[in-house]
Amino acid sequence: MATTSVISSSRTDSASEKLRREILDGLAAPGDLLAESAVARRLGVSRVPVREALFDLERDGLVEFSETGRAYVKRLTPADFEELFVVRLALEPLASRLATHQLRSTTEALERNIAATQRAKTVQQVTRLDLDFHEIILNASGNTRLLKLWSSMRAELELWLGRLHRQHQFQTSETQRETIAAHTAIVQGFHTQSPAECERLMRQHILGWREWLPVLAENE
Amino acid sequence: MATTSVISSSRTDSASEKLRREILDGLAAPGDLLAESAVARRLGVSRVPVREALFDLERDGLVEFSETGRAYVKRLTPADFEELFVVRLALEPLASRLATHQLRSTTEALERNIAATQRAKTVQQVTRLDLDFHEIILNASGNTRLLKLWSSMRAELELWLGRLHRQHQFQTSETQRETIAAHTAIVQGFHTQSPAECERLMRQHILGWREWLPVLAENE
DNA sequence: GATTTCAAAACGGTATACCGATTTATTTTT
DNA sequence: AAAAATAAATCGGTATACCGTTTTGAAATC
Repeated sequence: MATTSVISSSRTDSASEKLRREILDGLAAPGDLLAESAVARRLGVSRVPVREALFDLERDGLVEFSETGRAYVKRLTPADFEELFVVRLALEPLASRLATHQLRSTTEALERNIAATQRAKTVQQVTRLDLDFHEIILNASGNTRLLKLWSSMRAELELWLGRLHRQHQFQTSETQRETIAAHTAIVQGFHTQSPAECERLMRQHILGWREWLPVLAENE
Repeated sequence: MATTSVISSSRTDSASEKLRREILDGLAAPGDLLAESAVARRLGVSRVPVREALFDLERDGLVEFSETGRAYVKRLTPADFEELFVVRLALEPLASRLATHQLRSTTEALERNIAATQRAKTVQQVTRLDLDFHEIILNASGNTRLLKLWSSMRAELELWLGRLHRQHQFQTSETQRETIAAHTAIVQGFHTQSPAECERLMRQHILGWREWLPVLAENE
């Protein structure tokens, strides 16, 4: 799920992916100007695909445009985090409940994800698998629009978590252990086959996610 | 709110608006090919802004792309309607509850909207004002992402309602009366100043919206 | 007459070029 | 030295052109 990135055929997609990586890996700092010409030169393509890639990244919340049409690496504030939290709390427990219609295949996919998380070596890998876990559930909800809305936030979530980890040097093992514990609880909820229980567990999980907020406020 | 469309300076925006109108007004039938060159000729601009406009419209759910990159006017199925219903049910009652933080200005805006709806002459105007009503609340929620997610569905909702009205020749006065009645109830909920009550009323309103589904299934 | 083959037309992806607007650097003025 | 005016560089918006691919329609084959 989502982890295996297909080799992009179009230059727009490859430009989009490269920029996405640079932003998510923190190589491009928040507020940095992403001028079409400069990026095009650097990536060895013309401005057209870069332009389209920047629009894509704006849609994903990794880039913001000024009034004069210039693209910058997205700046994030604790208020943004709070907003994402509220929206996740609205969408994910719902998706969790809906996903119980596809119990078998979903729990299997989730268990594979947890196993992969146990094998993860870096914080980045844990983060990606964490988001994959949630995406599996959104996908299993069967509601393509619910999935699309969530997907439109995914990159931004990854951006948050990435910046967080860079600032605080969390130990991989600890992040890993907490993630696995929380996700395992959710999968066990799926085994009970109760939609209401699945929904409740996901709500609890998201509520826990919010507790990062104070950590963010520190570094503001 | 949203009704007053600013004169677009860029050709991308003006192309986007013209195409949007054509699709929403039913001049372009579902499944129609929107070839870049043809559209560009017709609108008197080059392919570049048309291309970008098509991407915008895809984001808004009015256009879909084939695997080979061709753009078509979006086709809709009852399943799409059902999905939108589920998502609205997740977002709008929540927004309604959050909007109670800005009670005064919100209720005023909503009342102005209802007054405008009473003055509306066509079904199209009623539809637009109906969606504006909801957008006012999403906006008043103060959560920009919640608003953004809802906005990404707005065009598609308008598309649905437009196709519905064209197929069934609803009487404007009846649609108008029902809309005003439902919205007035919600505004009165806002006057009670109870977040829970606002949330409940909006949930009821959205649940009522779903009852169009059988009507759609007929014409499938 | 139906099916396959093939050539012409149309299409989308992208490089390049042009232009007015914005930004930045330099010079002039106070 | 600070501020204002101006010149140079850069930028984004968009038209045009080129190319490989897809689609379409006609010709050939069965």
